[in-house]
Amino acid sequence: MSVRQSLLAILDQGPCYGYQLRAEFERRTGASSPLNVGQIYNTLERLERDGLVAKGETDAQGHVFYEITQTGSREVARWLAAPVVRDAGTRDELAVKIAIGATLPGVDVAQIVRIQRGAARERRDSLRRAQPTGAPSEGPEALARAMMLDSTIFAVEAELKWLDSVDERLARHPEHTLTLGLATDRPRRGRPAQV
Amino acid sequence: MSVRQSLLAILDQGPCYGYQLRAEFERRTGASSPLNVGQIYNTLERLERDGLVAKGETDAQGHVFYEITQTGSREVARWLAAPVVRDAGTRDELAVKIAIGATLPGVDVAQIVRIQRGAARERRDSLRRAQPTGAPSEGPEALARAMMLDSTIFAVEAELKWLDSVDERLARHPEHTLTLGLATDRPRRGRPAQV
DNA sequence: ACAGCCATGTAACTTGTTACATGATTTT
DNA sequence: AAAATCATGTAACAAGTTACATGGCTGT
Repeated sequence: MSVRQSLLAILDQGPCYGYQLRAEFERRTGASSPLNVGQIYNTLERLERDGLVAKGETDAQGHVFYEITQTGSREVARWLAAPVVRDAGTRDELAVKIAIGATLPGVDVAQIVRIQRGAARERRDSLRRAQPTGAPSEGPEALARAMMLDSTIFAVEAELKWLDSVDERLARHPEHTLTLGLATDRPRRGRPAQV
Repeated sequence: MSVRQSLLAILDQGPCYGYQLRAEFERRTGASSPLNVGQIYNTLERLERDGLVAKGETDAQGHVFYEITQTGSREVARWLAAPVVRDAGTRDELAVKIAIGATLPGVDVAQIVRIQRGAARERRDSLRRAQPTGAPSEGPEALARAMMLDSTIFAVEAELKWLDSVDERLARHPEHTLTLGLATDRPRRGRPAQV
């Protein structure tokens, strides 16, 4: 719901055509990873299907402009006013992986943690080193890029802190594996699957 | 790629049937949000389609067991050996939202940040308060749950830190809005979309 | 002429997710 | 008898993502 809403918010500023939207999205978010143009057109189709944008005029150069609808504008306002919730739905891939790995007999969780920590440290250092090359170092674009970079760096640092805490927990709690079982209180049916 | 790989890793321990897989996944990850059973069967179908598991025997009680294949086992080993990469692809929804919001004229970014901070603080506090009710407070299950909880808490704390840093950056850099433009060096085609 | 970017679009596919249908068994 | 849980499955959809086809225009 990130690209979709972002494009809609940009369209709330005025009609745009596909390629333009990609450029706007990228300069406003620091262009971390280039957005595949195809996705723009897909998203526009879906936004149109949902009544949030409408296909507008085509100019002399053949640019197909899309404009936001009233419903779309309301949706943008709603998006901006409501906090991003990361409640139930969001399962963190790393956390799930470590949790699962920790419960599997024969799996060296500590090793998994070490590997992840190594990768995270490298990533953190390379992010810290990240000096904008070619891109402007001042102005709104630079601000956006800096904020996006900070976000990633803080996330990696949190990941590293968490990995340390996992090590501590594992040290304090050496028996953490689980064998297959029905995991219900009273296995009425089935057999206790092979152990 | 979290549920899919997790189920595969569990199946690497021995054959399981659908309902059992859900129970295993939940007790191993602390059952933050209950996993819809339908997803298990979907995932099993897809894993079978991809040659990673095979439909095995059906026991007297009618339980349909799935077993992992050699390819599947190799995939599990690969998954556990490789770090989770959060490189290019992963766009953080909050960061994108704030970055976009900051560049939109007429949008009060500071207000967005305030709202998000409030929600994040509430969430952090409620997570800290989270005492496992009913669930065991010892053993592997408790460990898994604690690790998953830590992960979420660290993530929220990082979010709060980032929100503070955003405020600082905005204070130091009051002009951060961008109007629509082609954003290309030389707009050969099209007009400078309405400003 | 040719490489490369601008530009639009289509088709396919991935994972996650929910809603629903169906029936057996078990508890109340 | 009714409600709840166990159990399997199907159908549909969301959002992201990629690959590809097609052309126009531009710079070398």
